[in-house]
Amino acid sequence: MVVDKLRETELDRLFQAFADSTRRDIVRRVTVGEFSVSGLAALYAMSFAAVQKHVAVLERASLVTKEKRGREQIVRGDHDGLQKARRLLDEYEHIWRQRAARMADILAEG
Amino acid sequence: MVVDKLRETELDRLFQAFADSTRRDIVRRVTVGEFSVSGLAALYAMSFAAVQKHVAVLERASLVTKEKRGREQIVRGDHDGLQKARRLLDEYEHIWRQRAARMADILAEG
DNA sequence: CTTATCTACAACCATTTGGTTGTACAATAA
DNA sequence: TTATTGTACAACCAAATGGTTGTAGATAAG
Repeated sequence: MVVDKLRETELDRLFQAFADSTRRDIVRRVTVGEFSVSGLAALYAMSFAAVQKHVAVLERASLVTKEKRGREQIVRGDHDGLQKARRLLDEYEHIWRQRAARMADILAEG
Repeated sequence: MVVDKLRETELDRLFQAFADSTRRDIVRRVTVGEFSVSGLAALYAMSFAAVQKHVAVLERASLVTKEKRGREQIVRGDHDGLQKARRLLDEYEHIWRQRAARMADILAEG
């Protein structure tokens, strides 16, 4: 089978990135507006370094990008990761609907 | 704020459950057909107990259900978890589109 | 120049995760 | 009845995760 190992680890990272409420909140915020890493850090009851790590996780998952501006690092939402995650769940939804259709057919035949 | 702690841990579990390729594969399989836990275990290069744990993770995330049939435990796909995950990502997509629309407005004004 | 701010990164720690083996028990098959 | 099969669960282990503090380097402000 081999199932495309690269894409699999990409998806691992994506969903892992979503699996934390602080990171989900960061994604929402940086999609709406502009935040530096320290600007984000000010929002949560944890250290700067902890937030920095969360941002790094999101970056590896293509859910945010960072861009240096002066001494600050501006974090912005990246549509790429979100799209990929949605695509996978849509795939699952499709499989589900096919199954539902098959079951309807069986009932109609019966 | 308080952001509904219950729903947040629910989402933590959901995305954590998706963050493993074996578990994603199990979800696909049990959505299409019927599998016992040992039937699933036969598919992967890991112990029965490991697969059993994966199924437990999926069950806690409302992505599968188990039903006892004789001495077997039948695993089936559960649409509930999938729907919730999709709903969250759709929310994010919506936020993204609003942002895009805002940016278009600004360009139109300017 | 000196000080304050923003970031990066290492080292450390506790807990969780993803795997293992082993034991026990219920249900089926011989 | 006895053996086999399917499951559950505990105990254990290595690695990853989510947090901390501390140090150091750029950049901006006084």
